[in-house]
Amino acid sequence: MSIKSVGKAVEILNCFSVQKPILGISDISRMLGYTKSTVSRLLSTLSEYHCVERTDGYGKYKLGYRMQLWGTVSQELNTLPDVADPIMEKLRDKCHEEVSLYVIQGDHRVCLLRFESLHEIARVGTIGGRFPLHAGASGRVLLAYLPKEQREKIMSGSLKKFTGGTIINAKKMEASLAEIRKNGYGISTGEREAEAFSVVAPVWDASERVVASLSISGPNFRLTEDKSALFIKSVVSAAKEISIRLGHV
Amino acid sequence: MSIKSVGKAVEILNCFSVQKPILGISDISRMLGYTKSTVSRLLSTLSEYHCVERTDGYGKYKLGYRMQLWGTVSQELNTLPDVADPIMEKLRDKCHEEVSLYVIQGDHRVCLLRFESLHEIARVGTIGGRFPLHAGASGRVLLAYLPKEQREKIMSGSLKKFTGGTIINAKKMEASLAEIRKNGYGISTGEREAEAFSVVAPVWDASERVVASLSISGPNFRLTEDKSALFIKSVVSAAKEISIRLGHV
DNA sequence: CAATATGGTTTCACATTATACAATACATAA
DNA sequence: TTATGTATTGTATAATGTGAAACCATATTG
Repeated sequence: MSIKSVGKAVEILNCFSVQKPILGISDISRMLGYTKSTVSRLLSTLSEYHCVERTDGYGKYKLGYRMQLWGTVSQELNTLPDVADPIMEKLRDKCHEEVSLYVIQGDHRVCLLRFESLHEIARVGTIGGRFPLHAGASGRVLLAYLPKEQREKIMSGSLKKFTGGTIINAKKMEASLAEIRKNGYGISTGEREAEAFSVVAPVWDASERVVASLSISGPNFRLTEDKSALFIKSVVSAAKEISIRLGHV
Repeated sequence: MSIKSVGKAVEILNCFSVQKPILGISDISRMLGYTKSTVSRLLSTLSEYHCVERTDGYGKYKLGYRMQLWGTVSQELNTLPDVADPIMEKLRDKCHEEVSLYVIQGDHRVCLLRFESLHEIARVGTIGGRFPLHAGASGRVLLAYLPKEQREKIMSGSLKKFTGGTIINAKKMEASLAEIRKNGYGISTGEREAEAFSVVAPVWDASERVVASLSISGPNFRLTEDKSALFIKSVVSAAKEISIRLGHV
């Protein structure tokens, strides 16, 4: 049997969001349907522990600094690989294709974590592999969310052509990156390896930065139309789950 | 009247720290003196709301991702200037001297916030003033906690001599920075301005970085021995308070 | 200016509900 | 096997959180 007042306290804290960071007792009372007296007592309890504070000294409430301390402690344990690992395994089991996680290192991307395809026919990449950022959706998703100047610096170097599909034109590249930002995911077929596709979504951290890209990849012939829809949906939602667990709101 | 079970829940969450991020029910029961059944039920309530999670799937407990979400929301409001402002005012009122907050901008420091001295005789600086990092303790404290390579890059330029006391020798500089790191504060007298002292402590954020330096400064003749001790104690504790409210643990 | 609304706090009697203690269950070690 | 350290479940009792209404304090309105 769960403890009701603790649940209510948590729900009160959940009312605060980036969009609505400051709330009064009546606001919360309306949002949750609890009586004002209940909300008042819970809030004053929470404020004793610095979980909430009043703006100025009197007035409405906002989350207190205790929340940040907890957040910091929690972040120490919920590092990218720890958080991503189980979610990636679930994703692989659902989609049966290779699932990889890439991060930026210098001006390249490296594979931090990978679960292998469950199919017989599969290209097996290795963890730690270094690839350029411009070729393949896994790289381009990382590129897409970099600050503009950093992006341009990387793209100012010569873009190596891996296959006929590799984008090496700066204008086309910017268009592709803009599309990724608009859709929230990227797809590539045969850009770095001629016969391979990947479907890729960004992973965000607590400070609103893209820290990794999560990809499903496999041989082109298995990327049918309905599979494509499934992969997009799955990889986007898995990337979102990882992001949330890293503190992204 | 504060709600006891909520208080207990908070205290349970407070048991988790960077040093001890993973705890079992018996651990917590011993730490707080609550019976195991109480702790068990509170923890399972908290885990329903993802405030705590079990390591792996069964086993001990750690803080859950909800804590990071709250931390993120809270950080949005508790920005450096907002947090520092009231604490700096209190510090000025206690010490009567000018209190300033500096942050790094490029390879300089700029004054982000300032409260003026309460004395008749005072040098009044302006908010937004840009100064080099090597001259004066306010700059050197910022310098001391930079990554080594960045530090060296800045110091490789020619160090302008403002007064006879300005440190321009690289070896002496490194020794001074090491001392700041050891003590947790820095003092300078007549380095940038011949007649002025400053006593300075670093301000940390949630990700263990020094984001600002907090200083008390005034004319040399007022820096008596007992005043000096008071200023050190006060500025260090004020900087710590700001740091905590920024999520530093 | 009184009248009215809105937001927050406090009081109090009552019944919900969290608690301690014990019992149970489940590991792992000796 | 027994012994030790875990976590969970059951229950009677007493603590304690609850809602409704009263109470303040500020705005807002006519």
